[in-house]
Amino acid sequence: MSRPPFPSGWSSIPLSLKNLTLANSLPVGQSFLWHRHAIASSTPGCPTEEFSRAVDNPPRVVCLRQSPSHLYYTGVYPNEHDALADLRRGITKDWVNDYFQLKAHPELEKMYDDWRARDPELFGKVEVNKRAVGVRVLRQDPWECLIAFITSTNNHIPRITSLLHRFSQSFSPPLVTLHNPDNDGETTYHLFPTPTALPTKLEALLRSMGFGYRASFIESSLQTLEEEFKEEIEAGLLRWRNQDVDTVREKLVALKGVGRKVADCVMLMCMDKPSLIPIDTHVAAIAARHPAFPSRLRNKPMSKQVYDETQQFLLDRWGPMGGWCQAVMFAADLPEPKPKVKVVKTKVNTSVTVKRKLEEVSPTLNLKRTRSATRLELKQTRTIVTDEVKMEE
DNA sequence: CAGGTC
DNA sequence: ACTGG
Repeated sequence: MSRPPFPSGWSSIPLSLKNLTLANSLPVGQSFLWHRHAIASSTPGCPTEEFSRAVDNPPRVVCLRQSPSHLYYTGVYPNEHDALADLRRGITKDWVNDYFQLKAHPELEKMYDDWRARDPELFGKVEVNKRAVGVRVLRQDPWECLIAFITSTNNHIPRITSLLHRFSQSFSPPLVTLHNPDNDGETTYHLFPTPTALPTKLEALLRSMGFGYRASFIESSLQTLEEEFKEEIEAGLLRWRNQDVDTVREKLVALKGVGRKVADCVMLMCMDKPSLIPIDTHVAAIAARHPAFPSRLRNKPMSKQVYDETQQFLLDRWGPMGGWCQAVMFAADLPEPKPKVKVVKTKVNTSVTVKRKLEEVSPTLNLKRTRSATRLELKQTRTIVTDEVKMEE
């Protein structure tokens, strides 16, 4: 089957990059299941890349593109009937407005003005980064978001991404297969699995899939949610949007694998709690850069006390939309995504020299020194790049 | 060592 | 304590 099976047709919304930049909002550690492809035959002034993912109610693939003046969207359906219904009722249009919170928070630039005035020290300095432009907090599905952030603990973003894709492919049937817009192969899309689609003996399966100790957290949390909501977990979690922060936090933290940080992430990103500032190692480091950051909190290991005080410090700086400001700061501080180039390395023996020098400085090498020496050696070989070759498109 | 948690 | 980008 080739693209497009049953597209609802491309539509557009006038929208500036300052109000939303897809590339700065979708792949920055809040949502993990978007596919990203370059567009093969793009002309100047037109979109250069496409983001796409499976979305439910009704099941389809939502594709997004962006130019400096417009956001383009379409739903691609496995059957014609639903595609026509989308066109008639504007289903994907409504979904885009809800997901990016364009109606609830239409003026992102006004928020930036506010944060700049409140916190010239931190925000004012970070916002000049082009990766800080148009960062929006997404309004995500609570069930998916919960599983995603239980999975996130002690994991890199690329690894969280691959685990969640594996999760979707394993427990949700293929929805539709589309040719990639870069003309490089095709992608089979899967909805995020519903709780009822998950098998018994989930923990063992998740462990074999690479979830590690988070496997038991997910199985336990699922069981707890089944006891509370029976077959209606997703609808039950959606209802938490209407309750206050302290009530919801209590319920979230009661789940295995959900502590303060994960609970704050879930509430910020899918429960309409825009003031919440999740404190991870990254945000803690950002806070520590502020001249007014209390010295007694500097270089302290994370604890409930340090968490609360750091969060309060940032809330005082960033105000009632503090969680959104945090999203900007976090996105701008992320390492640049790896460019798709094949790096041809020539290994030169300078690494040996470096290692020997270290040994000379400290003849009694303990384990830690050996490890740092290895890392230094790796860095040294990586800097010697003789050629870069663009990957075949 | 990673958007921490048990 | 799991595990690999």
